[in-house]
Amino acid sequence: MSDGGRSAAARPLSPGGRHAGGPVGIKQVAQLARVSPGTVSNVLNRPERVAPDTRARVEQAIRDLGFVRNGSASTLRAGQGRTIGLMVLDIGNPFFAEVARGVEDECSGRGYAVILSSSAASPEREERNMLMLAEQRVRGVLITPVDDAGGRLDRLRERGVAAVMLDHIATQPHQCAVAVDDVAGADLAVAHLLARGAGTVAYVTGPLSIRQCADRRAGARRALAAAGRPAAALREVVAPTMTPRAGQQAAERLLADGQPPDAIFCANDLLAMGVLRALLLAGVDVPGDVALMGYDDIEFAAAAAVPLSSIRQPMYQLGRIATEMLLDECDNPAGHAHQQVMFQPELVVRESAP
Amino acid sequence: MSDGGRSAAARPLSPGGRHAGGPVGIKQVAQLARVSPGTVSNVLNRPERVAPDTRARVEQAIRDLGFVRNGSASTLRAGQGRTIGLMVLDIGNPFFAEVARGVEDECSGRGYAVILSSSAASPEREERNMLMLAEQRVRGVLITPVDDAGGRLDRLRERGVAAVMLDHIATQPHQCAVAVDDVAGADLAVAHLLARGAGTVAYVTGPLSIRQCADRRAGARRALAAAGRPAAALREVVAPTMTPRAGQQAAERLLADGQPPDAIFCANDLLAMGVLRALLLAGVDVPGDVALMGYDDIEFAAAAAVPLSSIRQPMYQLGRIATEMLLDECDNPAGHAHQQVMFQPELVVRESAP
DNA sequence: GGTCCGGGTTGACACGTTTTAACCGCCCGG
DNA sequence: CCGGGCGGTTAAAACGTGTCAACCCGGACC
Repeated sequence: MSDGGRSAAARPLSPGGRHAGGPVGIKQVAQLARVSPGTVSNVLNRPERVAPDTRARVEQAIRDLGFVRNGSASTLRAGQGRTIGLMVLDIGNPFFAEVARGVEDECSGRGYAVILSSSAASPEREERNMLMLAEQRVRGVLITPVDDAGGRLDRLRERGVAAVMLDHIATQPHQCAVAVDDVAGADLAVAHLLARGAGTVAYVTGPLSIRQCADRRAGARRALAAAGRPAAALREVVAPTMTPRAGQQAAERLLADGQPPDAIFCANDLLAMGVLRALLLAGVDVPGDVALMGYDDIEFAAAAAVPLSSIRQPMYQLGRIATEMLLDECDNPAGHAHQQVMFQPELVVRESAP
Repeated sequence: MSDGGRSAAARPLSPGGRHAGGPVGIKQVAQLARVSPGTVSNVLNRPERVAPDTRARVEQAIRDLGFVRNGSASTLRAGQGRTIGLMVLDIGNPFFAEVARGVEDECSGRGYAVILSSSAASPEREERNMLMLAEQRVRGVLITPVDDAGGRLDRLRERGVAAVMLDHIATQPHQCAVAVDDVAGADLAVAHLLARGAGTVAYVTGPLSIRQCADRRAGARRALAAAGRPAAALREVVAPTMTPRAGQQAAERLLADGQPPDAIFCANDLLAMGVLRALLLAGVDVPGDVALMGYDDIEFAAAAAVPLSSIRQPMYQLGRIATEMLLDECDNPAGHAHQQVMFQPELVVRESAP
């Protein structure tokens, strides 16, 4: 650590364009271009309505002054701006990071800005951050809700804020949602484990208040039922968070607690990586003694100590399509047909459960 | 995929609070609370200056009407809002995802919003997104610049936007920066490889226009020099992007190109995981035939097929501290001493280079 | 020659908030 | 009884842009 200079006091932060003439607004531009402010606004928003030479003059003035339009003023006047909110459960999770990448890419192309917000799976924090998004008068919100968010989203919509649920199923028909069929995915995973002869299966999951965890449990049970096993045959271990660390601890508890299962299905790859670590440390052979499956197929699943079998979700596409739907609704609220897009997940077989 | 209802046309998005009385602004609240708009503003911004009972009345009205302050109007009036910009190279990279988590946590606590922006290591896109941030009148910017950004940041500062460079060294004394010593880190890594007897070392890197890649090369050379080897002894393979896929291809080229080196040092863990994959597929034993080191120590490095030795960086802390510095400057521009914080990285030894 | 037309431009107002100076009633000291 | 603070409140003036009705002017038509 080293201290640098301290020129701040000497040269206080002060607004001013290249020509040091105070903040440059639309009217400074107008003055320089010998034009009225209204015309400058037209150049910015409806260039086709202004004569080519006038436009050129204005554009030159804009460049000369280094003018940048004031987004707050636009938003205030127009009632809505070019900003959307993205609320995820945990940006540190590669699943959401990849979704965010899709969102950002799509927005960047359309001139929208993304306000990132993480609920950290806490309803209070979700609430607080939603308030912040509302204050920012975002045009729309992409949200992976912590719990069922039907009511909250309706309130948003009443305020003129479009919303698309991300990786979450719509509970009402007038909502947009983009999701992947988690029940089917988990069914796929557990069916695969059973097909390769697993007698007992354990489910390592995050809090069941998280829809993804609950749905994947349902899928796991469905697969068991289809194989003629009772739902109770699924041993469950609930980890407090969906991180490798929590997964490792969950697996340690599982191992301490009697006979290990033939197979373990994890609610996501992060948990699975922790579980894998615990198994290997305990000298358990994977997949020899215990087969293991994750969920999400994050990039690192393939590179794990024992490459993880997993359920692939189109993460980047999820982000892009959700954004597309949201912006479509924003640009054309009347003619927008709400729709629920449901992707089908895909089984990816690797060594952890070949 | 399935289509849902289409109630949008029937019930167009229309603003309106719970009482359906048009958009609720400060004056609706004022009216209901039998108070002037100015007083409502005071309740919001300087609660201590307003009498307790008046305040209670106003707060009740705010709740009744479901009023949310209009951030655009605040920002317009105040000239600056409670929003900062975060520009990273790639949000899909766990390094930046973790940094972003730190930034978001710190901001969330202080009531700031984060606008996420990714330059995808492209100067044009960085430029475009910076313009967008400028339009949003962000209070400050956290940026990992694509190339040297000294000039651009100065222009920002002239406009009253504070800036802190993230994972980048300040080139001028009146800039804030938070970084980790990449030269020292790479030195550590390569010195470790040499100490365990590597004769030949290769460096798999991303584009050298990225400072991190260039600095880590410098560190690698420094370690070689310290061991009495010429800089030319470092075989270099440049991957076009810093992803596992690119790393894998780079390693394939390296293997195809004559005798494999005794050790490979990668500019980050993502590349290293790709390299590891290529090595294992080619039947190369790690670390027996080739030792391997990554950089960043992302969470997944420890879980890799052969757990990766790496250089640990305090990613989350990087984000938090940079944000802290930025917000300090925002809240108190005059008394702010610019500083460059440089963290020292840490060698983490695992099986890939024990 | 007058009228009408329409593209181009203008000027003024509205958006919701913050802020400042003024104002009001009140108590206290003179 | 009066003048002056003082805490609390108010009215009005900004902030920078978007919008819209009005306006101007050259040309076409009658």
